[in-house]
Amino acid sequence: MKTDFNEKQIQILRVAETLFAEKGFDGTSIRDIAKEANINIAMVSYYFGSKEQLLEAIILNRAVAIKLELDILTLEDLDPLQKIHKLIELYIDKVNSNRCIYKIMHFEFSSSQRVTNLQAFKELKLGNLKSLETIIQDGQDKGIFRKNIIVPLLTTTILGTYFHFHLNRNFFQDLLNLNTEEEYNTYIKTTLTMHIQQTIKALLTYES
Amino acid sequence: MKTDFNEKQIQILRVAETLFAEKGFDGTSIRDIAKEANINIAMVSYYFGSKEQLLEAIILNRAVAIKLELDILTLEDLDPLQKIHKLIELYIDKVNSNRCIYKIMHFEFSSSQRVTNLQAFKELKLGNLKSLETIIQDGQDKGIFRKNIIVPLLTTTILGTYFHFHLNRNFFQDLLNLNTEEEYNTYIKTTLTMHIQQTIKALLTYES
Amino acid sequence: MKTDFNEKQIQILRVAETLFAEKGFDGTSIRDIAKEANINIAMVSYYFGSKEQLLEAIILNRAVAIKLELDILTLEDLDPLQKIHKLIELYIDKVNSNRCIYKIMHFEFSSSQRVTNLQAFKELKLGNLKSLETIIQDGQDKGIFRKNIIVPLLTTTILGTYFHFHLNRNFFQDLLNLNTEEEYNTYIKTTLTMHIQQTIKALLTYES
Amino acid sequence: MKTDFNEKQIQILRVAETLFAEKGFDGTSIRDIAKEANINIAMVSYYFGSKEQLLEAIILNRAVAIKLELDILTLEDLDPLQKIHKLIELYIDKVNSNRCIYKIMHFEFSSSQRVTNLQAFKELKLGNLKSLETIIQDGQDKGIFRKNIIVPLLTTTILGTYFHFHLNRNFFQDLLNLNTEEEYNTYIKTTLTMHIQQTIKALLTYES
DNA sequence: AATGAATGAGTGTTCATTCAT
DNA sequence: CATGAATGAACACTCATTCAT
Repeated sequence: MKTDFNEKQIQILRVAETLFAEKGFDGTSIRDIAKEANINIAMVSYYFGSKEQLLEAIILNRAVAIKLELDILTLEDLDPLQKIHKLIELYIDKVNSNRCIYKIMHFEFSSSQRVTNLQAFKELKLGNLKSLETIIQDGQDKGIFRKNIIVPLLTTTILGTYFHFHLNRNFFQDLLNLNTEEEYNTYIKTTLTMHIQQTIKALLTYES
Repeated sequence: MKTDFNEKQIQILRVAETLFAEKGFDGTSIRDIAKEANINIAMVSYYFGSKEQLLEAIILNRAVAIKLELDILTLEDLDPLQKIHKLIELYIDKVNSNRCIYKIMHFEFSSSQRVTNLQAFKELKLGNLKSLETIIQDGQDKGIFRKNIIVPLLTTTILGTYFHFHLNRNFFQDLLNLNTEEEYNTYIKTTLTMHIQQTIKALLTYES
Repeated sequence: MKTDFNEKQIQILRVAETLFAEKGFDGTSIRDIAKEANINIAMVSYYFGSKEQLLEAIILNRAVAIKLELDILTLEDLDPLQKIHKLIELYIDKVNSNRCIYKIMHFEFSSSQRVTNLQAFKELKLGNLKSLETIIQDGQDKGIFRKNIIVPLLTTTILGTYFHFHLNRNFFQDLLNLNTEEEYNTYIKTTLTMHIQQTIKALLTYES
Repeated sequence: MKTDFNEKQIQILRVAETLFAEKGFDGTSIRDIAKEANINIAMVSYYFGSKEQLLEAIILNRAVAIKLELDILTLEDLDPLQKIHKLIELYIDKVNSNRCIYKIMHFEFSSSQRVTNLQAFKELKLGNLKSLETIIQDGQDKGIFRKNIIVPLLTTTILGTYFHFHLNRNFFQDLLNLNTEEEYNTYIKTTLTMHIQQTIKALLTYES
């Protein structure tokens, strides 16, 4: 597994990531990438073997970004609820900062078509799940969180809310008057994040 | 605007809908559709004009399925919370029953690429929003729901949770041991729906 | 050889003739003809057998128009030069009135591609040649015309001048300020016809 | 504007020129060209962008051939009539040597269909007209040519005679027993050219 | 007698990839 | 090591024609 890329390779990865996120894998041609990245058409196949392998390389290159570092967080001296809030903030911020790669992963790997590196994606999800589970367990032990929490559905709600918002970006920018990229990002970092935190907090602590 | 299709046209629409949902619009060729639907390649252009227009026809054909009928619901003699629960159940059931078309609409219209019928999609979302707003307002007036609810983010959480779950279907089927289509559907109709209902209820009624 | 066409057939022939003249045989599709003539696409094949046979039918339908009636002319009591002048006038007028069919014949039968009915076309040319030869011979016998006239090249000059003018119609309309269809036709009937008459007269009577 | 073509590109240009002249632009498929030129079907689009652009390239490549150099001629120390004779000879020889491209230009640009490079074609015609006008004027000033010459119709007769002869090549080869390409070309260079020269001379000097 | 439905062959073009240099 | 040239396969689409009714 190669991890050190030269300047041109990084340039290709960067451009391809953007285009794949924008127009999808099938909607993006190697010519599009080559033109945008100002490199020869043959370079993609030469460097990465194939278009499919380029996609893999993009994922691998972003592996670090994808790996949500929750390990440190769990060790921090915070109460479970604060940890959850912190975690959500970190999740959303991380995913939002790496929109492209996450969008690609959702678009291209949700279908049974693209099988490549599904395993890595799965392990990532499992890891995240594990981290969250630990915090939840801790909160339950301390009597702060209620029982009967289905942790996988928690992450689903957290990420689902973010992704659905971003997938309907145009709609929401229009509706909520978020006219610039900055305003949009600020809304995610403040209002949307708070909404998710509030939602999860309510769900975890609510007595039915 | 044509709405009556013959048997073969319906066959094409059905196959194309499945394939578009599975492999995306760009990832599906007219040849794929023709082969799967056992029709001549020329038929798609013959019947629908073009591949793009076929997509439009799919949307239009499913227009009824897409239009979530919430009007009657709001008139029913239920308290606001019951209405919300009913609404979520109806939402999820409807969307889940028409997965393909919803997946297509999310995938193909989220990118700025595909512009067709975006307006119809937008109006649908606005309509849904309005219905929900009415119920929330009612609940707030009755003192059941708390103030400061951002309705658009509510629907985002509802649908986002469902879509993220379905988008990661393989992962969750594995994780939750949902080995058949039936088990998967049952899980959505029971556990997932309940999770979402619980989440929204907590969010609406929780006193921070 | 069918010669009696019904109303719809005539409609097709008329439209096809115009379109073939305008956009060429290969540049015109049966769909174009069907749309313009407001008939079913199958009608062309049904009535005429094939697109190629439609072309034949067009030629045959115009057979009368194509056959330049010079027989009567040669019998008229005119001196050879007057006869030539009359003949040129008649030639140009006839050809100009049936531009479409002549343009088609020139375009489609000049290439070795389209062999159909070449014979009919050839006989027509031979007939015209013969008529002219008779008049020339008469003029030479009477000492009015000079010897050493190559009759085939005479007709070539007569028709070639007209066709080259009409083929470059746009250019000449611009150059000579012939802004309407009428002005263009008038120019052909007067100035162009006179130019050709003068040319042929000079050639026939000029003593080198 | 590219002017330097490699061997394969020239091969394509050559073959396409012949086929376009033979069967027309619409009647010639890229596959025809590829087969004849022994190149891959994709090469045409690869080298020239499109079929239409290939046509443009053909025109551009023959630009030199199309530009009839008459400037030097007008400066030569000849009397006007000799100049005209020389000019006709040069015209016919040039056009005949580049039959294909001239036929293409006449066929494809006479219809309103093909608009490309019409301007260049028009300017060429205007240039030729100007050159001829200068000579005619000179001859009129010297009292050799008669007044009332419509120069545009002169060129029409010159080129029209040639084109009509060539368009009916098969007919004339049969009629005049010109069994080989060589015999045909010789006839054009001698008899046909002389006929045109004689015609124009008669027209210019004839006293009615 | 007339036609809507249907089709296989063909259209120009773009695709990801290969290869000689 | 890097790349311009080249290619076969596939693309969406249109063609003239056929055929059941």
